[in-house]
Amino acid sequence: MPKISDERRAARRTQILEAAWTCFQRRGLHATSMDDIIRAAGLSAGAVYSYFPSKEELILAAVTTSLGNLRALIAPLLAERPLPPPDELVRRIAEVITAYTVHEAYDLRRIALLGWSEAQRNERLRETMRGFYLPFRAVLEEAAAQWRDERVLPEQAATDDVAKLMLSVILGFVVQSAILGDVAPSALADGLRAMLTPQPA
Amino acid sequence: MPKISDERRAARRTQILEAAWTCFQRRGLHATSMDDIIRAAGLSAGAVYSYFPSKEELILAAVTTSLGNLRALIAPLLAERPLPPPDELVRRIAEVITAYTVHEAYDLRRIALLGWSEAQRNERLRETMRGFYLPFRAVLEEAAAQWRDERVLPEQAATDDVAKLMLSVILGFVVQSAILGDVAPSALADGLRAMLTPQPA
Amino acid sequence: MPKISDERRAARRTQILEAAWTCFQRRGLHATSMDDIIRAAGLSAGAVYSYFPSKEELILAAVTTSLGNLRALIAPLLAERPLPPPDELVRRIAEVITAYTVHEAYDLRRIALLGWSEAQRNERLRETMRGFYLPFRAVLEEAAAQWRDERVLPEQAATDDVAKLMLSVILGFVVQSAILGDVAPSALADGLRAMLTPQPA
Amino acid sequence: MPKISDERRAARRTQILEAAWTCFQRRGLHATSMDDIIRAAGLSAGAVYSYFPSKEELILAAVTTSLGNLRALIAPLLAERPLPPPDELVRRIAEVITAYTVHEAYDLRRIALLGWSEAQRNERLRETMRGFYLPFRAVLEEAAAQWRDERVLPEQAATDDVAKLMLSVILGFVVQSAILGDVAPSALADGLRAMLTPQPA
DNA sequence: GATGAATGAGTCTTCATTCAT
DNA sequence: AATGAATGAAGACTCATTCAT
Repeated sequence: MPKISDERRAARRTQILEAAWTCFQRRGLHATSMDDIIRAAGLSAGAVYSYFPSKEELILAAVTTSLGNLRALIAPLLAERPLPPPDELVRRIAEVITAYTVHEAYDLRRIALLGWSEAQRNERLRETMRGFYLPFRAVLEEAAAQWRDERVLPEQAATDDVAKLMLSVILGFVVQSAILGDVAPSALADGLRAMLTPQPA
Repeated sequence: MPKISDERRAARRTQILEAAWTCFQRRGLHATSMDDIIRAAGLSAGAVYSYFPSKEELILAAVTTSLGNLRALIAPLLAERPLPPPDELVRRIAEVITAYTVHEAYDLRRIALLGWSEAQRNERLRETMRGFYLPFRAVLEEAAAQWRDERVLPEQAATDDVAKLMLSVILGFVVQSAILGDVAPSALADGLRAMLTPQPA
Repeated sequence: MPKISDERRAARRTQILEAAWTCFQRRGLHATSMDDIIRAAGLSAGAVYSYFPSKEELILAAVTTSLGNLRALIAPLLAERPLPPPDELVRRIAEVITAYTVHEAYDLRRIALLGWSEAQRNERLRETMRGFYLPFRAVLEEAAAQWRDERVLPEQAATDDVAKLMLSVILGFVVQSAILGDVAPSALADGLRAMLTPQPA
Repeated sequence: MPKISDERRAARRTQILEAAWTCFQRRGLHATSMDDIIRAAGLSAGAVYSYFPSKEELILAAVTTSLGNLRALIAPLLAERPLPPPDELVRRIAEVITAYTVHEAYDLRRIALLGWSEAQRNERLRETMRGFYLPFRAVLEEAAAQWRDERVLPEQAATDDVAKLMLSVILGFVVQSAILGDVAPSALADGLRAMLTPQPA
C-alpha cells in the first residue's frame, strides 16, 4: 500500500480535531468519550489512535490549535500602526473572539474555559498556555508603552501593570460572556472608555 | 446511633465538602472519584451518600458554597461608604480572593475555573452561577452610578457598561492569576489607575 | 422498661408483614429494599430487625403467612358436604383467590408468582411450599375419590391424576389471571364443565 | 479485529444467552449478577455489553427467546390434523415442555416462573408475554371449536372458556412440576381424560 | 428496648486502549 | 494501513445489616 500523502494526513488530523472540538464543547472534556469523537470524525478507533496516541494528547492538540488560531487572529490587531486606543483595541479583540465563535463549529470561549480548567491538573497544558499568554501579555505591554508615549496613558504608568489589566479585561470578557452571555464587545469598550475619559478637576 | 444533632450533621457536611474541595482542586471535578472524596473525608461511601445523593449534587454544593463564601467576603467591600475609587475597589476584591485562597485549604480561583467549565454542561450549575454573578454585577452598576455622581467617571458614562468592564477585570484576574500566577492585586489596581488618571490635553 | 406485651408484638409483626406485602407486590421481592419496608411500616430499622432477623426470613414469613391465609380460606370449601362437583369447586376456589386479592391491600396472585420464582433458589421456601401444596393436593385426591364414588367421574379414574389435573387448573388460573388478567372464575368453571358434560354416543 | 460476520455475531449472542439462562435458573434473575453471566459466557464485561446494552435487556431477550423456542415446539402440535383429543394434546404439550427442559442446558419451567415473576414489575416483559399467551390461547380456542364440531365437546360449549381452561391446565402444569416435581405428562392427561369420559346416567 | 447513622462489599456499567485479522 | 471487537480496570452508587447511644 502506498503511504498516505502528507496532505491527506494533515486533512485527517484536522478532521479529527474538529470532531473533537465539537464534542468537547458539547459535553466537556471528560464527559466526551473517545468513541464520541471517533464517531463524530467518521473514522475507526484505530485510525484516530494512529493520529493521536491518547486522549490527553488529543486534548492538548485541540487546545493548542485553538490557541494558535486565536493568536493568528489577534496578532494583526496588535501589529496595526497607528495603534488603536485601549478601548478600541479591546473592542476589536472581543469582536474577533465572538466572531470566531459564531463562524466555526465551535465556541472559542467554551474551549477556553474547558482548557483553563483542565490546565489545573495537566502540567503540559499549563505550560502550553503560559507559552501563549505570556508572550501575548508582552505584546500588550509594548502596546501600553506606545499608549504612554502617545500620552493616552500617563507618563508614570507602569506598562507591565497596564498589560496585566488589559489581559484581565480580555480573559474576563471570555468568562463573562460564556457564563452570562450578554456582553457585547462594544459594551466592554464603552465601559473602558468611560475610565479613560479625563475628568475636569 | 440515635438521631444525630443538627450541629453534627452540619459539621459532617462541611467535613465532606472540605474533602471534596481538596480533591477537586487537586485532580479536577471529573478526575476526582467519589472514592477519593470518601477517603479524604475519612468516612464510608454510605455516609457520604447520605449527605449528598450524587456526585453531581456534591459538585453543585461545593461550588454553591464557595460562591456563597465569596459573596460574604466581597459584600462588605461594596457596601462601604464612602465608596473607594474603582482601582482601590478592584485591589481589595482581588486581595480578598487571594487571601481566601491562601488561608483555607482550597484555592478559590481553581474552584472558580472548575466551576465555570462544569457550568458549560450543567444547567443547574449555570443557573446557580447566573444567580450569583448577575446580582454582583448589579451592585457594581450601583457603584458605577456612585462614581459618576462623584465625578470619578464622566457624566455620560453608561453605568451598565462600566459594571461589565469591572466584572471582566475581576473575573479576568481570577483566570490570569490561576494560569500565570504572577498578578498581584496591586498590579491590577495600578494598571486600572493608569487608565483613570486624567491626561493633560 | 416493661416488656412489650405479646399482643403488641403480634400486632407489630403483622404491621411489618403487611408493609412487606405491599412493597413486594409493587416492586418484586428483590427490588424491594429493607428500607422500603421499614419506611412503609413506619418503624426503625432496628425495630424491624428485632422481629425478622433478615430479609430472607421476612420473605419466608410473608409467603408462609399468605399461604396460611389461603389455606384458611380454601379449607372450608373442600370440607363441605355434599361436595360440589369439580367445576363448581374450581369456581369457588378461583373466586376466593380473586376476592382475597381485591379486599386486602395485596394481590394474592402476585405474591404467589413472586413466591414460586423465589422458591427456585431458596430451599426453605421450596420446602414450605411443598408442605402446603402436597397436603392440598391430597385433599383434592380425597375429593376425586368422592366424585368417583358419586359417579361424577368414571369408576376407573385415577384419583391422584385427577388431583394433579385439578391443582394444575387452579395454579394455572393464578398465572393466567395475573398475566392476562381476563379470566373470570366462572369462565374457568364453564370451561371445565364443558369437559365433564357427557356426549351422546 | 475486522468486522465480525453475522453468523459469529449470532453465535456470540446465543452463547451469552445460554450463559444467562444457566445462571438465571440457578440463582434467579436478580440474584444473578452480570459478572456471573460474564464469567459463565467466558467473555469480558465489555463484550457482553456490546451485545446486550443492559441487564434488563438481557433478561428480556432471555425470556423472549425462550418463549419463541417454546412456540416453535408447540405450534406443530396444534396444527396437526386430525386434531388429537384434549387429553392427548395436553399430554404432548406437557411432554414437549418437559423434554425441552431435559435436553437443553436449561429448564423451561424455571425460566417461565422467573419470567412471570419479573413481568409483574416490568411493563415490556408483560407485553411480550401477552403477545405470546394471547395468540396461543386463540389457537386453543380454534382447537376447542374443532372438538365441539367433532362432538368431543358438547354443542353448547363456550370455546373461549374451554381455551382458558386448557391454558390454565398447561400453565398450572408448569408451576406444579417446577414446585412439586412429580407430575408426569401422562398423569395430567389421564386426569383430564377422567373428566372427559362420559358417565352412565 | 429503640433508634437510625454508619458500614463496605457488591452491583451495574463505561470507556481508553489494544491488536488479531 | 485500517478496522472494530474485545478487554478489564475503574467508576458511581446501593443496601442488608449492625451497634453506639
